[in-house]
Amino acid sequence: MTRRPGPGDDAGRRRATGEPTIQEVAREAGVSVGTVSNALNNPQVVSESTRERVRAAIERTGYIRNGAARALAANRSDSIGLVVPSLGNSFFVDIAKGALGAARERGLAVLVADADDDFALQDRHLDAFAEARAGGILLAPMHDSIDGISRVRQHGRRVVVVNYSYPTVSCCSVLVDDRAVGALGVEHLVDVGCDRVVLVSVDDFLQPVRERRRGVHDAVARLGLDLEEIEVASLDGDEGRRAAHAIADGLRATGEASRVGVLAVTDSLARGLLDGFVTDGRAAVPDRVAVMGLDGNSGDWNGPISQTTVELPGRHIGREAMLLLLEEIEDDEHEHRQVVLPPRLLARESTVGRGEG
Amino acid sequence: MTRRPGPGDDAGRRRATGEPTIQEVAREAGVSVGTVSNALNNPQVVSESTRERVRAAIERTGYIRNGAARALAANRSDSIGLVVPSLGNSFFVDIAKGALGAARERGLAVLVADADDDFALQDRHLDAFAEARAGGILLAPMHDSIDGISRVRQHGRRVVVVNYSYPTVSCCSVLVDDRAVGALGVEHLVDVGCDRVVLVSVDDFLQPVRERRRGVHDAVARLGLDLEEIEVASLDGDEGRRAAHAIADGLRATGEASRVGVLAVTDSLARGLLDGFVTDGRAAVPDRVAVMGLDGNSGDWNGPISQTTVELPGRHIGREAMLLLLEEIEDDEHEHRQVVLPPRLLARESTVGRGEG
DNA sequence: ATGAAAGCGCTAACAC
DNA sequence: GTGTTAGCGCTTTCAT
Repeated sequence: MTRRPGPGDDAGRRRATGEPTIQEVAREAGVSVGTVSNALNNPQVVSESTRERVRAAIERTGYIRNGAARALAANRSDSIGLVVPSLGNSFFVDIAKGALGAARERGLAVLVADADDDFALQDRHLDAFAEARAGGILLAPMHDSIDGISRVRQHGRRVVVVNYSYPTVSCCSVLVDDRAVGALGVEHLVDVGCDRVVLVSVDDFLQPVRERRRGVHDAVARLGLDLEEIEVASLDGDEGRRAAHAIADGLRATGEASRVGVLAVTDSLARGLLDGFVTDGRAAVPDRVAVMGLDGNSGDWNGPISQTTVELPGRHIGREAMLLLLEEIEDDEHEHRQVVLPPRLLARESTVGRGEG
Repeated sequence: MTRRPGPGDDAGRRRATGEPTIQEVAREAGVSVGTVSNALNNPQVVSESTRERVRAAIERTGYIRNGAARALAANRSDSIGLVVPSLGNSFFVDIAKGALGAARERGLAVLVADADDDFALQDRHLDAFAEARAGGILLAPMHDSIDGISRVRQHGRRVVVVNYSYPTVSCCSVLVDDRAVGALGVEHLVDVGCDRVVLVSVDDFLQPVRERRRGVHDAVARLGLDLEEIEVASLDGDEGRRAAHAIADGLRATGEASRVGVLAVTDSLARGLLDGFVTDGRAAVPDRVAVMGLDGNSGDWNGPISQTTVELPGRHIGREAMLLLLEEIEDDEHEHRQVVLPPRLLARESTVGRGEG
């Protein structure tokens, strides 16, 4: 039978969780709860001696503040949520690192949620942060859909978008210049003497992929090159491998003497291609075929030879995004901005050979 | 001037945050708050039509549950906290992925906190999860100190330790057999024909490093080999590079003809060593010097040649740890256990040369 | 400098 | 099946 609280009942306690509350600390220290609260949150208004007694009482009772009660009473939460498609992609880890660093300088905690490349999970995380009344949200979307974002923004949550740009939504966003990524790739391949470029890509429902492709197209047109496109079913390594075999077979068939440049839209695809060319012995890299990836994902770098890629400024993006978010939270005059950061070429063995990188 | 609530005051509201509450939803739907709560948490006890009206009211008002109030009233939180030293280390990303997967099957959210290799920050995160009354905590410690763990455990938080083992603390832990890691390295170097082994390590205040070193010692003794040890100041690549130069100089001086095996306690160190040997042209790898790392950290793999390393079962560790945590949370009869998982050798170019990997 | 007390938005009894 | 209501542990007035 559950005891109901009544007059004379000791503080009307109902549960026996054993977790000391601010009440117990107050009793232990012989002060009121308000004073304990102040000792914790506004030490300057509490006398030295009282502060010390409270400290001791906290120590003795093993008290730990209840974040839920705090957040409820104060109607705020000082943690920032970050939702990324996958921590397996080093780009997002870099973004997280950048955001973490910027938040740390302000004493804010960042909670990272990994959507495991699952769109529904991404939205669940978004909702969870909204329910937790997170101070703000950083989102690296996996989709053109803005339903999730709108929902939480309507609710007053500040969100800044990372690695994506929604023309129809007014919000801050920070992204890399993905067209420049594509252009950088094409230009590099030309620099190393390729007169033909093959782009290996996937269905471009993802904005970054779409933009990189667009950048490749533009650069190829500008430089008056031939472009051949191969669309593979997924970013899986085996897909790249198969594509490599196809390219190598074509090479053998035509007996071409020139060097062909292969641009993989991601490093995982490049990794697969290198396996197909080098490990399977189908073509000499980089002599016959120069291969490079376009997303600097270090998780895929341990192929047969080191991979040329385009380095994305992940940390910078994360940092910038966090700064925008903080500005949006603190400044009522805030106006939404879009920050676009440049990529950088990282030339390595798969295009320039050993010893030149 | 702040209005004080009084009789006749509409629900005694004090703030004008605009965030709809369960009260508003109830009014909108023409039902009581209890019914809204039930519609949300115990749909089966609410009639179909009422449920629908509540749903519509939620839709109309844009209501999002207040997690703080929920957690406070229900005295629970269903999210699990994971504290890792750094997401820059792919080992911890793998652990996170494993934990995430296991939690997802149970419908639990995992919040990841990155301590940025800062011990104080690790403890801050631990405290933050304790304040948030996280359902449980997974911790990959960076230190032998158990103060942080004891504090939160005293408070009833369940914590299982990952990649560390505290003989003096009774709690569940999941780790890799780091002695086997060291032994695997030595055995592999012997397999590829090394008759001398050099271990490049750092000050071993970190348990995994200490254990790997111990494993190396044991294996070397068992196989009757010579072991030379070089202690570098940090895991920084430049340190490895310098060590490589020293080793190469020694090789030249003695004019040794045999193959020497270099064991780097981490892949980042191995990466630096390879730069020192290969990029700087000081010694032929793997012909003269076979190099390998011991922690399978893929972030450091894009050296001049692909790196042999020891693969750590990160995902498996994360999954196992989460299962232990859930068991500890749900089962009162739970007894603490330690799970030790085996590593696996990953032979690549830096020890076996091209084409054999 | 300290105390008293009113809620924060919700859940979980319980009454109907 | 639905309504009522007492807290959950804290912050924040306001009085003292």
